[in-house]
Amino acid sequence: MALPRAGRPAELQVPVYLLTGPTGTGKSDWGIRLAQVAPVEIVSVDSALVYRGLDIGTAKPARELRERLAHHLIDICDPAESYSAGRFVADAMAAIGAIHARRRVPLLVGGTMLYLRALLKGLAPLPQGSAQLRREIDEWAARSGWPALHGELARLDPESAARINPNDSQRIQRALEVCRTTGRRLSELQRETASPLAGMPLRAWALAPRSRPVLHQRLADRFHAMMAAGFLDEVRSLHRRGDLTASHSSMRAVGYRQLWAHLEGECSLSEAVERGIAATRQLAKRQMTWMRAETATRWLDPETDELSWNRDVHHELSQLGL
RNA sequence: GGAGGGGUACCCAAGCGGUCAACGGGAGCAGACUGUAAAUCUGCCGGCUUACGCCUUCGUAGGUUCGAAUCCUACCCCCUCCA
Repeated sequence: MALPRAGRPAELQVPVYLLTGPTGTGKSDWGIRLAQVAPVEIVSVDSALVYRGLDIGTAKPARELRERLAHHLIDICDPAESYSAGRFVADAMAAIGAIHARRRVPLLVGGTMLYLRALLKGLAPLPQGSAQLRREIDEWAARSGWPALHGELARLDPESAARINPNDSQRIQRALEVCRTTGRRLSELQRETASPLAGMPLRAWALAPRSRPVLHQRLADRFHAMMAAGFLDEVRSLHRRGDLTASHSSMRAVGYRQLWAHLEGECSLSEAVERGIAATRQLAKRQMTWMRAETATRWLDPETDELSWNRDVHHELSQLGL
């Protein structure tokens, strides 16, 4: 029996589980509690948990817990690096493959919705970002303004330009970057998108807070708890490294960005905290916008549904003989 | 007690006779999202309305004026200084 044929059918039977939801609804805790009693391994889907040293402000699960329960994609890069959706897809597929090989079930847990979509729906064969090219484009934009670069994009890739707002600096930059480095249009490349997860059975759940005001209160409480736990010191030590700046992706994360601004003398501490809390609310809101568009996901109530969810998962796992 | 400064929509804040439901910004709500995504961007944002439009707003009460958030009077509150 040839190797590829031996592994393949078994892998196809083992599903991929997904638990998502806005920040602060407890998805990590659900995942951890499940992993303690079921043959699942957690694959983090989170653009901030990947960074080492961003612990308190990201509500990162404790190290000893992670080591015991086999978490994946946490603390995998330095805050000076910039992680990406592309790296995530590659890393997540590697983790899923390894977990399946152990006859266990990967449980994707997290709320970075672009990463999730990239994994489920696929990513076009696009080049990775180039820091140098981005710097050049930024300088160009500083001189001429983003609408002018949008005009340039309209010449190179009219279809993308039509979809991108003239003020959307980041997307204009990316589209131009892709044209420059590949000589092809972003819009054209995007048609070559294929799902890396194709063929694997996926079961998706989302934790949906039942009340917005309650969620907002929880987010504020959690931020204050982070402050009490030494969040500012954590950011201060990142600040003191000297090689990080406000434009590193790691330092643009919610909370870090605002405390960084305070350390730079741009605002008072209490102002930074208020802004950080607002940014957290806005993040949760955007995450919910993604969730609403996702039809194949079953919604759960974070307050009441954990037990029945656990029952369902256990039932399925036992049917699969796991 | 006296001298100044100020009270504008959820918050900050501009306006200082008509072009004002009232510049900006924040918050909020809704949306977009293909390698920066905890990012970036868009729309709405006094009430009613799909819209045209109508109604009620600029501390309170009066007044001047064809017309006031804008001018006058009184009163209430806040801040600074003198006492």
